[in-house]
Amino acid sequence: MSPRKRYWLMKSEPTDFSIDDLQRVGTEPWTGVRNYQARNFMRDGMKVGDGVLLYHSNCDVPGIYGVAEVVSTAYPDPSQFDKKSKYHDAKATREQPRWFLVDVGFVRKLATPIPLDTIRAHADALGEDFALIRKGTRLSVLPVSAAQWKTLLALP
DNA sequence: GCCAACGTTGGC
DNA sequence: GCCAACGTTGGC
Repeated sequence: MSPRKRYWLMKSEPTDFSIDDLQRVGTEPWTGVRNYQARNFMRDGMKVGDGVLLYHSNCDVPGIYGVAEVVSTAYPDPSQFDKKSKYHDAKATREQPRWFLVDVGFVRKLATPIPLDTIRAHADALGEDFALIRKGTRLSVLPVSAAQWKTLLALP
């Protein structure tokens, strides 16, 4: 009996990596997360098959643009060892990696994206534990409950 | 491009 | 362990 499927929301800037990019490549190693809380969610919380909402920030209409899924367990983010990468971390070693990632697989693009405005307008239904719209939270990887997942994807 | 809010770093 | 300085996020 496998553990219950979990749900997540992951952010990207579409100029950096968009839902269209994910559709094109199919699977993408989610490189570059450099926040410990976000790392812990990937490393300790994610299982193959978990659902992912792909959120785009820093764009005309911030919001959820697609659905993806976790397709690997967590492993060390190779970019932390790459001196030429902007994600290089001098304090990380292969023996003691600091940053982890998972591979994310394309599921579908939303016919109608869910703008942040709409999400905010339904804050009551989503509850106070929804980190995306909690004041001051900037996590790029955050948990979504099954109820929140259902609510979000049913938003008008 | 601005800036509020937060996380991280490093001197002490 | 405090906290100022700095860097980043991300909406606007």
